Amino acid sequence: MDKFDTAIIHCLRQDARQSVSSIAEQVNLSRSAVAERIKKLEQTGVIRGYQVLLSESQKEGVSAYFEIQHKCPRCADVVHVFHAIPEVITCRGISGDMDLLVYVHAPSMRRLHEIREYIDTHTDIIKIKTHVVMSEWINNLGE
Amino acid sequence: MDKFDTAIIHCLRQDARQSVSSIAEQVNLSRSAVAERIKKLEQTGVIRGYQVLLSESQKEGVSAYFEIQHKCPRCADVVHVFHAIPEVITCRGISGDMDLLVYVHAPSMRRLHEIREYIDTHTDIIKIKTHVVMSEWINNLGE
DNA sequence: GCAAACACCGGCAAAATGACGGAAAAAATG
DNA sequence: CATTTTTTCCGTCATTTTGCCGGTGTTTGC
Repeated sequence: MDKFDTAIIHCLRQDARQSVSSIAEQVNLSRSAVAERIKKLEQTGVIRGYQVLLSESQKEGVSAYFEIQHKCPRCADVVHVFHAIPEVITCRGISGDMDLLVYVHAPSMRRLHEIREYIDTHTDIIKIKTHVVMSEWINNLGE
Repeated sequence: MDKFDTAIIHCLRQDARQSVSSIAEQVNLSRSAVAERIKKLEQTGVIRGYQVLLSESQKEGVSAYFEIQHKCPRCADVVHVFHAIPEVITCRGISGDMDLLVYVHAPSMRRLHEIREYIDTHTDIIKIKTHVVMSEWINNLGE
């Protein structure tokens, strides 16, 4: 992973479908050298694949972030709530006003609302802020 | 968005870097027809772009969320800033006060701070809120 | 010093692409 | 219903890109 690999990955992050030749021009290497490097990056697992980025409206379902504030002495005491929701993808404790940031992907807005209400029933939870995801610009995880 | 478009997108989701010819074979259309359809899907915004999927380079480090507010008429105009940062893992447009929620994983707090300052240099960006991840409770993705 | 391994380059044939005109199908018009 | 218009598709040609190869220079280890 030297500066050339970094540059190549930078190019692919701009547009993963551009030609190897075009990348070679941008990074000032021969086409075959770039092709070799990309193949190696794929084989060693640095590059896990290539994704098409769709507008959020085309995806089935709705994603959202919940910011959660609770009154439990420890986060651990409230996390079981989110374990019980299969749509929860990530749940992390964060610095700032709120305590937790929970990312969910629900099949429908109706279900999303249901999840929100379910969370709300828990007395330990003081405050919820919902942020519906309206567009996805970068996703290096493949969700 | 008929069944052909769906099939094409399905192919691209498998591997966004495969050739148009290969997709044409899989969906039983001529190469030029598929190329036209893809171009149209790009122009109408159904396909927003193509991304390379990277493996988490190192488990060590610091993660954080940046809430971003900007003054660009369209989010797309400001997203290139985050494409330029290899540590960015997700970047999504959200409802609420802020416009974007960016998740990053940096090798060190020093580097995280560097990223924050880099983002701050961009005049289009009005406001940044940083939330350092202090604990991870649920992660259904294997980042 | 001398192989071996590595990364790079350039060249060639094969494959993929972009651009075009024209046929067929679908939609809109009278 | 007939006809125009639009859309979608196909095949072809010139160009670009790709995969594959041998050859060269540089680093690595014995």
